[in-house]
Amino acid sequence: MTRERATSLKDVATAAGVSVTTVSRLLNGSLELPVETKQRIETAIQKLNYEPNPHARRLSRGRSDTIGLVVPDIANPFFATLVSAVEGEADRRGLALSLYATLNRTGREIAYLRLLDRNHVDGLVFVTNHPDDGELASLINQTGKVIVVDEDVPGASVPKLFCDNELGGYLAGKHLAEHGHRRVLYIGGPQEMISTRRRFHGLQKAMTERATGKVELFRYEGDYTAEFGRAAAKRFLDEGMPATAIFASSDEIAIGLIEVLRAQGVSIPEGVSVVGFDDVGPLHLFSPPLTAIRQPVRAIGQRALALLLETNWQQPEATHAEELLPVEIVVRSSVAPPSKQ
Amino acid sequence: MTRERATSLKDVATAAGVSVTTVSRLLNGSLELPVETKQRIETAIQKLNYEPNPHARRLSRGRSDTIGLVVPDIANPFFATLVSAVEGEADRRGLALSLYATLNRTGREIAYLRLLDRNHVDGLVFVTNHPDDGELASLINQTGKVIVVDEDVPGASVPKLFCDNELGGYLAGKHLAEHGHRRVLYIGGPQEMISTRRRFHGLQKAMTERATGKVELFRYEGDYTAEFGRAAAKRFLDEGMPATAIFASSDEIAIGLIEVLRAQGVSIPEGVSVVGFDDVGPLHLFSPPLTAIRQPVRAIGQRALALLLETNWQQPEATHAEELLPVEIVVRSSVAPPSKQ
DNA sequence: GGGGTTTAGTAAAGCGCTTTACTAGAGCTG
DNA sequence: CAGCTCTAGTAAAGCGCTTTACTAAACCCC
Repeated sequence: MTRERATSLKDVATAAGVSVTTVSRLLNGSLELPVETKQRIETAIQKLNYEPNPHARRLSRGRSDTIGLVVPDIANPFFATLVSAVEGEADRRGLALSLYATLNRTGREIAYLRLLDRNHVDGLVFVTNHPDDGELASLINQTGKVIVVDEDVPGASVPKLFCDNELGGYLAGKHLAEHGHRRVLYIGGPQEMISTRRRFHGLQKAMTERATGKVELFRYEGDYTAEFGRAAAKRFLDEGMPATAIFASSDEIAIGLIEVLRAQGVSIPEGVSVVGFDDVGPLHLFSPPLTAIRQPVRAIGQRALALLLETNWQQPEATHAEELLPVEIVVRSSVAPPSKQ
Repeated sequence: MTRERATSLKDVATAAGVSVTTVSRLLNGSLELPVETKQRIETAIQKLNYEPNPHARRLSRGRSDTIGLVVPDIANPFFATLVSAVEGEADRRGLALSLYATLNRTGREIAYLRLLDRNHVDGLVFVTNHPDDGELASLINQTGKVIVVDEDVPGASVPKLFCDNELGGYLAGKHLAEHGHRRVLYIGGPQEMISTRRRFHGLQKAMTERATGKVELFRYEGDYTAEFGRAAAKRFLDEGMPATAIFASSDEIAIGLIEVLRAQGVSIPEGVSVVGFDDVGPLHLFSPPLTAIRQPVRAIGQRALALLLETNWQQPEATHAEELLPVEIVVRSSVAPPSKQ
């Protein structure tokens, strides 16, 4: 329990009767040694239970072998799964992970971006989910070694990785159109956000292409939260349920929405059909099991790390790519043909 | 984008025409300076956009201002919420958080514990959820500065923080007894684990005290996973549904259980009543909304960090206490009186 | 047996900061 | 004006490691 001074390279060197350099170079593989000496050193390491001091090593090497992950909120299952995937991939590659939650406060995002400057971390996987006034983008550009994930930061010239939001919207729209819906409510995130715009665009495209009769699309936009889902549901009811189907663009929105609809006695899918987005929670156990667009969350996390490590940061054009990962629709029981009325 | 050498203390010192010591001491508040000099230094810092190099600082100070959090699986909503709470509390206190997922591999847990040795982190919040053969406990004891959370590591002489598992079991049992159940199945985690034993004990106590008629308790024990929940459900059905109520000791178990029961056409609560444990997922939207024991997950995370920082680590180990945080029962619609049959 | 090559290492600088111990000079006091 | 105190700093060691450049000794070859 008492923490005596930890054993250092020097202790090992002394114990093995060699110089610090020798041990260090052996450990780093930049020195061949006769087995006998090697063994002596290794024995000393064992006996003294030596482990290199990471701070000294980082200072000396000028890198931290740590990557940073900035997310809006870790408790949100979508981000939690993303964190899990990034952590797993980082560990697999021998990197540590520093985790930062912004809770959508701009000050935080900026502070965390600055970490990179001081090689606190070697790179950053950055997830935001609110609009940027340009400050973030310019900071990202002058910082480098950032991958923007899940939601765009317009103007940032770094690699970006999103799910195929438009495809998601399209799949939802297609599914609804095929069930005969033509009046659909879209409940999206903040309207400046590219994710919500693309999802709506996909929905619109599918409905236009596939629905029979005059297509009517309604659009409520707020946050990707259960709270906004509840508010949207109330508004929908207040407005006399103008649509026969709802496309909720996050699990949280869907949760809030369903809470209120259920409380108000609107049954799903008889009263109104619902399609969700994300599909990371246990939507299959909901009442009814919820049809949703599934994001490849783990794949996004893994790919983000790969991008961070494999991008050639010297090469300007390499840093402008936007990569989309496909989504799929998971059909359950929350969509039915609109009731005649 | 190009990363020129970051500005160091020396650059600031030169720019301000003072020595490195002066700047350092000013920054650390161990030196009073005339406003004029102070301003000169501060201007230089601004202009050069200086930020201290964390690795140098840590090396020099001998501490990292970082705490480590080891959890079995980040994607699990329970742990995700815990991570979120610990991160928030760490940030509030100006500490960084390093996150490690063990995925229940013993080697990993041990490797992460060793991080502490090298003052990689200043302290560790440690969550495991599988039995220990004593190796972990002894490593924890020789490491110090560890808080064991959520699940016990028997033999570890460090502060421990759990939810009141026995109370949880008791509340579940009481609720079931009050609805007239006397034959109850307990689906728990690994039987060596203290959490599952205490929950069962609480259940038993409540049933014995409160149920009318002969109490029959069944006990399946496996992992806290949806998979085990499914297996347990199958076994329950295979054995001809010997109980009228089930107490599932994690959200995941409950999810797996409900999946199978529902697929087999057993309705809840008519066919069988169910009480869950944890209540971090959207159980209120399940079909039916699930009655569950709620863990104070965020409070656990916050308290864990407080314990880590406020414990007097000099004091003899034996005095480290075990602390319990209360749980509550959230009554929804998955419990009904047993059907006459 | 002189020169080259290989083997088996090592010395020392440097990473960027903190911290302890110290000092030059100004101002004050009796 | 000698001696003291106070102000405004500074020099230098040290944290523990990496890395570059170097060397002493042994070996080999003609």
